[in-house]
Amino acid sequence: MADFKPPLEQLAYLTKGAAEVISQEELNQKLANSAQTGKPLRVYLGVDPTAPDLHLGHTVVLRKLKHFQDMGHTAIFLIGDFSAMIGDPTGQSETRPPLSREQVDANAKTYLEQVYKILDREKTEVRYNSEWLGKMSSSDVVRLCGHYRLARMLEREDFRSRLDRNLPIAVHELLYPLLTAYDAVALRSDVELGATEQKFNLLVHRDIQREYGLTSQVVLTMPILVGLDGERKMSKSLGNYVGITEPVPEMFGKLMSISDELMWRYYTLLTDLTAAEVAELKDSVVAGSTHPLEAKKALARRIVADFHGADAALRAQKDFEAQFEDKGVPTEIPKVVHYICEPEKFFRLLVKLNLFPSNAEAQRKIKEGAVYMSLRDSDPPRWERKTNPLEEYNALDYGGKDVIFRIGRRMVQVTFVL
RNA sequence: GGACAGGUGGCUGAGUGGUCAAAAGCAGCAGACUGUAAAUCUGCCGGCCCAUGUGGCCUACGGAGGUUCGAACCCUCCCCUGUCCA
Repeated sequence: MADFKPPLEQLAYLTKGAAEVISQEELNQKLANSAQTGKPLRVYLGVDPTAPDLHLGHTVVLRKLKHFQDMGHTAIFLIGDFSAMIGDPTGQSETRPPLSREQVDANAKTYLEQVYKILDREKTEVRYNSEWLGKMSSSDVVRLCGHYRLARMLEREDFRSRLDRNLPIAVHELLYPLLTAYDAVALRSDVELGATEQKFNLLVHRDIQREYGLTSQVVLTMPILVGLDGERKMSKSLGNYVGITEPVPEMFGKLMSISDELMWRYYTLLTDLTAAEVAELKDSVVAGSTHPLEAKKALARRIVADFHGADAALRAQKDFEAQFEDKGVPTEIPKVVHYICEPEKFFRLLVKLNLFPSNAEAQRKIKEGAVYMSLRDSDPPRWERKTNPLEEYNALDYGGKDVIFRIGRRMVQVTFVL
């Protein structure tokens, strides 16, 4: 078991991209101990199975867990099926409707499927906190509560600001950090990972472990990933996200649209490259020996490869280049079959093809010159700009032929059938 | 329980009787420029119909009624949100 890398080397890899390590010395110490004894560290990440779909933002901390796994430590993926019923009071001060058992189970299942795209399925210890929290008696809970002070609890920013603004705080919300702290006790964890917004909870966990006579875990927090807009945190509701189950071309395209500046943060938080490797690449771009576009393609390819495999990623890049650099048509585009009836107005055709949500929108966009078409056969495509929405479009002329419509970056191949 | 303030398009937010499908900003879509970058600039941004016009119609300013030739705007009731008092 003495196959651990030297603690210092591990430390560099494990703390790459981290927002904060509490504390660095303790982590050092734990790594050194483990290297000496050959005992892997127990590292865990707890999640609430509240939303079923993961996006890249969620993978930041997951990837950090993987890094520990890479270094030979024990990665524990904890599903907070019990604590999800309370809901972490962080974030929106909305009281969450409690999730049903079925919802939690379903979410947990899809979660895990996605999680294994990053973590090694064989080496991951999956736990549910209902295992121990579900068994606690009232007196256990009272005892647990006795280990913490209200004043400390109220130091938490969310509670404080709600108190200041006269917003309600339900008493059970106070229980969330305490119950999840018991997870750390039950797991006898050496390290817990979390996003920066989890810091308060993670610190409570440390305290409670000590109260139960254990050595406090090290807390390692990761920054919140900025979304595609480069400003706000990545979130589904803001629409600036990349879902990890998204289709390959979608994913690749979205990643290519980020700003150059943002690219470095993504390199740090979304790849396994070491800090030194990222710095080297950045220097090379700054020095002009690597084109930023190439660096970005490499980034997109790496990330896509993590979720869809290297081959798919390479194809995505090829398609991307064909489409945007050579103004061509990617090999994979949506295809539609359209049955020809009477000749009809051009805009109506496009609405029928689902290229526009309404007649009004279709007419507007056509007038704006947003619509191009080309025969599939011509290579390279000869794009013809269609600007008259009222033109009688006689699809009969295209019977049996494939036509491609392009609006912005969307493309659809239409087969006209008599 | 009481006293105020407020609820407007995806969001923020102007509008207090006709000229309002509703200012402005953000987001979004498209175009130019590019490296599908970013930034910038331009246009669009409820729907349907007629076919191209300062065109017709429908839906829309929390909900339901009412006043009026005419209501986002005035009145009544209701619902919701916030502030203060108890």
